Amino acid sequence: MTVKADYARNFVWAGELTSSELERAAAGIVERNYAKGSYICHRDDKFDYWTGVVSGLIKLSTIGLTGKATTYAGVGRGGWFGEGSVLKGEARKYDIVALRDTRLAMMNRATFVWLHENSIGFNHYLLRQLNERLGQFIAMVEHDRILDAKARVARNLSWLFNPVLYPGTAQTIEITQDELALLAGVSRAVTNRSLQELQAEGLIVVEQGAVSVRDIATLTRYGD
DNA sequence: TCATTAAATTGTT
DNA sequence: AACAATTTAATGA
Repeated sequence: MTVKADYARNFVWAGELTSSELERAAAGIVERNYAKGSYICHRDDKFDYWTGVVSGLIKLSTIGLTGKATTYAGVGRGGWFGEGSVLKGEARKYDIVALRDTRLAMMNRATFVWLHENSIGFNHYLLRQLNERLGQFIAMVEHDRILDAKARVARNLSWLFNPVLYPGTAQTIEITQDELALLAGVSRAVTNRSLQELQAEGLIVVEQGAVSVRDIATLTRYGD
């Protein structure tokens, strides 16, 4: 199979590009593997790539002066991030950490800017992504102070299921409770209990090494 | 294909 | 953090 077809199958935005645009995009992408637990980029690093998750799982987070970690978002297979930093040419404002062995696709800045300036389909995707992410951040700011552990778990789960950002994602995502605990910033025990309660409420179905979502809408607004 | 073992994950304290 | 129970993966007969 060609690299082009590979991207078209795995990445939503690739499906919105013309054939020649996709060819140009593929030429500007390199892939790289990261081991579980390793840092892909530290805060304030210059990391001039628009980055997608080919396989694995990562989180975007910062560690405050008190040592408490705040996760901004988890990104699973098919998710892309960093458009803000690339567009503005800024250093990253967060750490990027691989929660499990992860393969990333990294598009260089020149290619990203070219797509932004030339591809209508690409901009449609970008706009959707920015809008959706804005909604997530607003919800996070709005509720951060009162979110209990269960709501944090629910919210982090909903990120990974977002049907707008990851339309290809099935109803089931492969994530262990251990990984979800790292994302939500709570203990594994609390994650386990939260998942059982969410399951009892009919929002999800807990499986071995995976979670199925039955009610994404309620899950996203959990804690409201 | 089945049985055994190792490793991973879950549920509980 | 530690422990037991359960599930999955890997191996080889």
